[in-house]
Amino acid sequence: MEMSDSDKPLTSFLIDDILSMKDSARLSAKCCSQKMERWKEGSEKLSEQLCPQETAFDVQTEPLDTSCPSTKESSSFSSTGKQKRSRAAFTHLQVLELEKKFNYQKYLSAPERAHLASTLRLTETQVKIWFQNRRYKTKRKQQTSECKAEGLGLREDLVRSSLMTSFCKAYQYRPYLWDYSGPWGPTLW
DNA sequence: CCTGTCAACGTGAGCC
DNA sequence: GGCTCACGTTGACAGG
Repeated sequence: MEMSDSDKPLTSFLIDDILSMKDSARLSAKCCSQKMERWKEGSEKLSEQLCPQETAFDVQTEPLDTSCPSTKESSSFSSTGKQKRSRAAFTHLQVLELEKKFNYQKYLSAPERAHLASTLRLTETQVKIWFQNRRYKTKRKQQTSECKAEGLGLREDLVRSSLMTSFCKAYQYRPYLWDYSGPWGPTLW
């Protein structure tokens, strides 16, 4: 019995992520434990702040942790007078919520993006870019795992994933045509 | 110092 | 023309 992506809890995605990264030659065991620590920290914070019966996106009472200085834009200047390019590091909680949403749906409509951005105290652009980067990252990861799977006789999975990819591509500019609320994951209106 | 990660940015394309 | 997309690159940052 195969579990669909939408049925999987977030923790299983993170664990999948960790395990797949563990498989890759680039990741050391130390990195894995760091990732586990990150996940643990994030879920602890999340459980402190969110009611277990509700999704984070419906909770308006308690603001998410945005006091972390790492998310603040730095406006320092280099010695040449040029403004330094800043790279905000999102908090664990913000990443956790973004991942959660991403695992639920890969594309956001404008209102959904605005809602998520305000919930996480991020800009809409940050959310948009994060989803773009996340999709690209997922695709690259899938491609590298497909390369590894080539010699392992996983043809059926390859056909299924390529069909899904082409189908998603066909509807890439109609994210609002997807209904993610059904029990079977994304379906087309 | 080197390397990996990742948010931000640039580019070209499709859609309305 | 403005928007979003995929894709590739840049630059800040952290760890070894």
